[in-house]
Amino acid sequence: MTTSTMSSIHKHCTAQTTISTPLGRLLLVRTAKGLAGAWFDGQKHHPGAIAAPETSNDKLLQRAARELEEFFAGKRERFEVPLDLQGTPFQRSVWRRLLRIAAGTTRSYGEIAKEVGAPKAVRAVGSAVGRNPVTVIVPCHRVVGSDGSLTGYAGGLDRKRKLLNLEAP
Amino acid sequence: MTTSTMSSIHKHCTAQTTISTPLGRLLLVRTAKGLAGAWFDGQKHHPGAIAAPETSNDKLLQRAARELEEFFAGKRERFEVPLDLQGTPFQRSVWRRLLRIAAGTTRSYGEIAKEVGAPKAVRAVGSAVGRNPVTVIVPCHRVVGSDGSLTGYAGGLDRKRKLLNLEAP
DNA sequence: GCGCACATGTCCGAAAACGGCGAGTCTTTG
DNA sequence: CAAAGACTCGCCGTTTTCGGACATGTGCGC
Repeated sequence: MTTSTMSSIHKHCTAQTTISTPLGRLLLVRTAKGLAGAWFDGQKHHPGAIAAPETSNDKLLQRAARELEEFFAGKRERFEVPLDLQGTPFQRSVWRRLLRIAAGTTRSYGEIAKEVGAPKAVRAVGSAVGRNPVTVIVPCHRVVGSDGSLTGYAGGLDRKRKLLNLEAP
Repeated sequence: MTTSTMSSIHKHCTAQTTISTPLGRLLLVRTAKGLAGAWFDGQKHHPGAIAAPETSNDKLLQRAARELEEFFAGKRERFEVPLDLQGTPFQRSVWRRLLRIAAGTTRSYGEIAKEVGAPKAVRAVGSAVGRNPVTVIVPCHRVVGSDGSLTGYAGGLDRKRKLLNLEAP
């Protein structure tokens, strides 16, 4: 478990806080530029301990928390808090594409692959989606298998199911 | 969602029309070679929507319609419109055999099985008969159980009864 | 650099399920 | 006693389902 993927998040983050949601506790981390991380407790690729001051007074983190609260209450479909997604160019192009999937709809890994201009990089897309640093807000849960099956989710398939259920039209 | 068995009918058909008969509306479909399909509304294995122009001017379809009209009026026992039966070799051998059953007579599934050289393929014959693509004209309704019982009919046993009644000597 | 692990998708073959049956028992009735 | 059901089981082509083997691009750790 000590893989310590070292996503470079550790370096630039300036503040962190933990909120609670219907799906469990969620760690929020920010950099100078925006929200950089959101992980459920025990979720895959969780960065572990972050060397940044914990605070409940950070404006941007407060905003993220509020939007998430509204989202889980069913009163919000799009997030507006500024993001600072850190990753390889390929990953960022995938994550950007995820942001354009409307709530209540889904895409397959293959479709995302086509949309980022690498039609055959399906598994790579899967990897990238799995490394999504800002769960829920970057809606990686809206990506499913080409046959509609829920193939995986860093936070556990149960959370994925519930998220999709929450957004179901 | 619509597993669409794709009977390959969809590919080659060139025209379609719907006529009305004493037994309900009948969809007629043709290919370049001949009449390829005839299904009652809501009948089992109905191909659903066909991607071919609807027309009431097609010579071959008109001829089929006329012969059917004569048949239902009791003025015709044999059909002469050219057929284009699409199916597996086994199915086609069964359907060809059906064409030789004279109106007013019946055969059992077992007899057909013998006649096509597969004496033990009784249930397979049943399946093939049930998939008959050109109902009425290919007289699958003249096949009954070995004890004379009307075992089944894609268009409903009621239609089968009426057809046999109409042909009764 | 190199190799390996993946939140995939597609294809292909094997295996099982599914019928518009029929013949052979076994019961149940008139 | 027949004779008519109820049931079981073997039969076979077709359809559907299932599982394993590919191809394949990226990231990460070494």
